[in-house]
Amino acid sequence: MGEYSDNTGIGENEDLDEETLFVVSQTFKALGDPTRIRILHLLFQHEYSVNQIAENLHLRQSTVSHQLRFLKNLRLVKNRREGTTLFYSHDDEHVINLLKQTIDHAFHS
Amino acid sequence: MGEYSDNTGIGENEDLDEETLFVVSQTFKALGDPTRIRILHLLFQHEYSVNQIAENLHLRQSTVSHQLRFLKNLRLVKNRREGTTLFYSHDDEHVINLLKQTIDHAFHS
DNA sequence: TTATAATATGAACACATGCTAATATAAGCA
DNA sequence: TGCTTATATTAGCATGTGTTCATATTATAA
Repeated sequence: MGEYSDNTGIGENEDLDEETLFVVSQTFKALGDPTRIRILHLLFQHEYSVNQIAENLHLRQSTVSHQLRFLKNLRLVKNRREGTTLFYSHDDEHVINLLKQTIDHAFHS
Repeated sequence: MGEYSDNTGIGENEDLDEETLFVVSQTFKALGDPTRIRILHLLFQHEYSVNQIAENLHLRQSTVSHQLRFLKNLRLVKNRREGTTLFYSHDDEHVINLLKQTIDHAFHS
């Protein structure tokens, strides 16, 4: 078999450098926790405040805040301040699409 | 903005039932480890034996075997026996595509 | 059967992860 | 200023995860 014989044009045989490997694993790790999935899934629709997320998903404020910091560090969500309230929304279309695809795939199987 | 106004047709507002949540998080968890990513990435090309994988990626035979069992439990890889040798290959196009997409995205950014 | 090669398994360990309670910070208002 | 609301942070704990060494299993061949 010849090298580089694939047809999709999507990163087939490129060697995985350390940085890419790190980014990719971090990305999937972010999506590998049920709580974070539920938060991101909620944010599919529109922005929510921290407390709104906590109420909606029956989680502690502290838990939500921690996970939002995690997601924000990876630039998967952003926020907007209004007085003392912070509204969070998603901030990475690619990752949101990964999640949508996978939910869809799991749901219809 | 009206409800259900999205254009992708991909699972927007469906409620996340426990089972879907579990499957999705398991799937991403599988892709959330550098070693498993490297193994799956190697298997993009073609099948490899356990020892071949270990040599290629500079991992212990035991480590590779453990991770392959993990991936096999999730039906992300399959194997084929030839004498005492087991050849592993990927077995989930959807997940492989997720990985390809994400590597591609991370690599060209 | 015995020996050998390839792979799988089990136990132990270090480390990472996620949640919680308590507290701190920040912004708005009386 | 002091009070309230909303969010962030810190430390601690329990659980999960990935690797390793040692050993077991499986299949083949002499």
